[in-house]
Amino acid sequence: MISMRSKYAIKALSYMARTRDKESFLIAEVAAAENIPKKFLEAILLTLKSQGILTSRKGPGGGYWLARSPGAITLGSIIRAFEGDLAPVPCLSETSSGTCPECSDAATCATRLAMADVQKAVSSVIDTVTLADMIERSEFERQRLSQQLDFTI
Amino acid sequence: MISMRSKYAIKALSYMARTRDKESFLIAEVAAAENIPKKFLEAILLTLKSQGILTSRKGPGGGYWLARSPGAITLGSIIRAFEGDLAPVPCLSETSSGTCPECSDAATCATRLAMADVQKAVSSVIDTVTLADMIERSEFERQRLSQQLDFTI
DNA sequence: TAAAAATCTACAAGTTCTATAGAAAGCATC
DNA sequence: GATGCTTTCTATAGAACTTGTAGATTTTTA
Repeated sequence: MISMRSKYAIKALSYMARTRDKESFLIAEVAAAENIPKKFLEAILLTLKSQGILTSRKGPGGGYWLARSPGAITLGSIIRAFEGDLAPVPCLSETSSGTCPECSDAATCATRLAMADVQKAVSSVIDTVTLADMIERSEFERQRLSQQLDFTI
Repeated sequence: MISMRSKYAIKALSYMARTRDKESFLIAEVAAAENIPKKFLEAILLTLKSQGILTSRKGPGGGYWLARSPGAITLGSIIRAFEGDLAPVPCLSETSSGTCPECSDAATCATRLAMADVQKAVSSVIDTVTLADMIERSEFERQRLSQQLDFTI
């Protein structure tokens, strides 16, 4: 399960990516548009900024905007900003200790060997799909369903 | 991250699968052999029993044993016994509510569409590999490393 | 200087995870 | 049928994490 943080982040970034005519976005605006608790979104956008996904400026006329194009922002970079490196076991994590306290031999650990495959499988999906891909797919799905609806009616 | 529960479960089951000469195993024995808190392991084995992975008998001469052969126990069935159905978002879960409270249209939700791919990628790994596969791979790795060590020395 | 907007610090309720303690129930053997 | 072995059940407790909220502070523009 990814956290609400990650989901809110994806929604906020999708909103910004979809609304290309605007130069910058207020926290309050994004919060209202995507139905995200404003104070919670504050912290989320701050994290996204620290990860180089968003840029911001204070003061009147300020706000947040995408630091890169939607096609250059992977789903993985968003999720990892909040979930860490998504290691299924500590010994597969680069950021943390890197060892499982209960494990005597990581090199031959059956769990670790199998989980490494899981980690790779997840990465191969989330590091490939971009914000632009996700929006395009959602839009495609929306049109497909509305056409289906037309035929049904 | 999978929980300690899942890791302990895998260790306990691996121990039983590796030790084929024994008919049944005491909780205390498995706990000592794999360095798992005994009282914690109690609850874990109980869960594995409820999932049809273990069988047990009380009283003298009793204990736990594998309900199926190691080749017929998938890693997925073990992990799911403790982590639920591993849905990356609530709307992809079969067991729980099945809806994300913050989502207005699940059918076209960009997050859901992408996460469904993640879920499928994870499942394709963990539902394929069995306890027997894991043990074999670990053993293979152990021998490979010991050979490497021979050459080094 | 005043207003706008992001940023920082602190906190709080709820949930989950890891584990422990002690009692109860079922089984085999003497 | 008593005794001891072993699983099973119930209750609890601390720690960590998640999801928010509140209020003060800093930066920027006009």
